[in-house]
Amino acid sequence: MPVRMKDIARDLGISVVTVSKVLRGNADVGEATRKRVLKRMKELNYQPNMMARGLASGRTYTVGLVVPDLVHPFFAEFAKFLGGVLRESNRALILASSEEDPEIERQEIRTLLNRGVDVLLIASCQANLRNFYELGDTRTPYLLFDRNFPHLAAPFVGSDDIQAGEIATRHLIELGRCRIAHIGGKNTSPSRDRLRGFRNALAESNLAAPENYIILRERME
Amino acid sequence: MPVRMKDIARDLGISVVTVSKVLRGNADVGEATRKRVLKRMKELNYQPNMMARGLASGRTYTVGLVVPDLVHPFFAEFAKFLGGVLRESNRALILASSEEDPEIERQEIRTLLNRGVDVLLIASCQANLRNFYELGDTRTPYLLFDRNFPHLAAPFVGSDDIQAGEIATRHLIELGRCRIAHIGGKNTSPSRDRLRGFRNALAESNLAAPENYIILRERME
DNA sequence: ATGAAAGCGCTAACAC
DNA sequence: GTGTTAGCGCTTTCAT
Repeated sequence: MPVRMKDIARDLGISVVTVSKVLRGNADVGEATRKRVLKRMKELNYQPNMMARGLASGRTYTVGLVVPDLVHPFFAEFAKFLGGVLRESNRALILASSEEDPEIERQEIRTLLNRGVDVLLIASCQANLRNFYELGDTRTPYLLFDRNFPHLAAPFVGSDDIQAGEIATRHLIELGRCRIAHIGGKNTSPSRDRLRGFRNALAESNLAAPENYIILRERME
Repeated sequence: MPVRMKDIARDLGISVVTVSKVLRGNADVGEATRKRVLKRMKELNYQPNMMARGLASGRTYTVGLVVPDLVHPFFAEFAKFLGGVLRESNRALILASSEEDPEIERQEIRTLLNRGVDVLLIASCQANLRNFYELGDTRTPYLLFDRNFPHLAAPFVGSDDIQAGEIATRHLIELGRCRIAHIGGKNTSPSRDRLRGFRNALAESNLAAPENYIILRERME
């Protein structure tokens, strides 16, 4: 049986509220009481029930992260790093992988919302905006990363892939190459933007970009 | 504002209990009522609040997984697969990485327990048993995988690494090699067992295993 | 077949 | 500084 605040309160002859205040570092508790509570918590190895806390307060100290592929080192590293940062601020990371499948992505987003994460980070595998409008949850803030939807008014964190494409292509042009090909990826914002950068750079130098020099894994709309 | 059972019950003029029963597939609900409830749930896109459910029922339909390294393809693949299986049975996976650090492992285990996972799967980075005795949580079942503690009476799933070591070594012996070295890993059960298999196989064939042919990343106890 | 009552462990608003 | 009251959204038990 796990220890509850009630147990500590009973042992010390004080109210549950005071115990709760001590736990949360609330200022209006007497120094003596605070000490006694902390001592008893240690003795009993008290661990707060996060579900109860979440239900009562509406906050869970939890961040949800949805990535398209956990096995991809980019996302795995990202998750690892984020997990570390959150751990240091006493928050937990709940990780979900969409396996590059929009339907799974939808389910995972749902799951995380139902679990009450405080905020959601998503590297979406969607080509359109469906999943976000469908969230139907207006209280949980979310943040896009790596993959953007330009028309969606959501915060985004990621690289400037247009510039990345331009830089790489310009580099080849400066080396004197004039038949430059582009091997692209799926229909996601990084892929699209890099292709656009590629085209920009070629255009700058009045070079042609023959369509058969552009290989894509998926049709870009 | 998310939709609650209360909203559905009010709309239909029935009680919250009945709505709850329908959601959980409880048999004792009239067919007509069930249909109405399901219809309304769809219309309102009802999503159960898992924290409330967990608090009331003691079950969360959640499995916790602690791995030593998320970036390692073995664990990433494992997590991915497990996540898929669980998703199909309407359960969620909460993933945590210990970064091969026993202290972080302890924290992550705590976090998962406090969040009320129904069961815990652990590939421990510990060399001893401390973390498990310290769990102090007797209600949550746990399962070790990949890395075992032979003296701990906990269920374990993983390969027979002694045999793996034997097979590899025997193979080299059969090829006629007689100076065989072992490059081992950290002080974890797979590393220890493979080394033991290596020694077994050499002994079988009366071959020596000079200590300077055995390279280890950590001292084995 | 349906619902009333009680409670899960905790927090928030306000009283004292 | 401390406690009281109320409630988070759901499940459980037990009437009816």
